[in-house]
Amino acid sequence: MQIGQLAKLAQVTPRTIRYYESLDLLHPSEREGSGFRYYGQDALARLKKIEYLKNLNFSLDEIGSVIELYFSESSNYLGKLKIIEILQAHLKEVDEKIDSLQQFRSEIILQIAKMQQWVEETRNS
Amino acid sequence: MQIGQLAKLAQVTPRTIRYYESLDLLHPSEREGSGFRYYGQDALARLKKIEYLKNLNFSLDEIGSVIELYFSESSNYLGKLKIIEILQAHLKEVDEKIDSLQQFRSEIILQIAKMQQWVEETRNS
DNA sequence: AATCAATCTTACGTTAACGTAAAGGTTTGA
DNA sequence: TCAAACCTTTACGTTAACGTAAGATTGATT
Repeated sequence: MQIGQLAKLAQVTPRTIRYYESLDLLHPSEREGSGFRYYGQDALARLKKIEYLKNLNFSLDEIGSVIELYFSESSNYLGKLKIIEILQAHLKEVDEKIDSLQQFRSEIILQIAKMQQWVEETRNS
Repeated sequence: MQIGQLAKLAQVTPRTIRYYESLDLLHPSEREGSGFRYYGQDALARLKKIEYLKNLNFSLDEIGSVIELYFSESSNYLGKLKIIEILQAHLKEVDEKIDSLQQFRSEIILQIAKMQQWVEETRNS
């Protein structure tokens, strides 16, 4: 399929796809005479994975450093170990983010409770 | 205290403080003849709250819409009800963020497991 | 009085992640 | 064959959240 089709399926613009290509996140499977970019289903999967990671506040740069982990079929022993390392680092980051968000959540609930009590007290005045 | 002192205490630059002021997030308690900005302890608390919210991926714009809730001492009955509304909306946002992060966390763990198994299998070849 | 550090405003620069317009090539269907 | 629809590259524009430099004031110290 061409770039427009892929863009539609992935809910992004062609510009975005070309931009990702410039960052080495994604490449067309074929590109001959005409200069048109042609993609397969794998490209769609990659694009979706990218958007998914973006949604989790990963920068395109960070995504670039891990996207291969999800799609490279094989690598050597040491490569795999390194991938595990990176993934564990990411796990730690995510855990910390979850923690602080949960703490923030408690704060919000506390604030709401305070406000509600205040409203109760004020109600009859 | 002056802007430099406040900046040091809050671990930001004076430029950042002035920028926040331009966004109405924070104002000096005093500012007469000289043109110098003078702040009290409340400013430090506000700044820290701002940095805290930033850490949770809130934009300065979003922060502007909630910061008052934490520092405005009183308001009328309807005002309080509105504040509660806003806080509940925020709670929802935060909950959703936590959810997606937890989902992502599971995926990472899954990936790590996959990789480790792969390593196991490859180890003796 | 002189000097030096801190502050002031103004304004251009920077990074990320694209948007958008211009000017032109390609493919496809009538 | 020729026009519509899609594609190409090039390049300037945009938002957020400041950084940074310039030139002028102000406050504090000697």
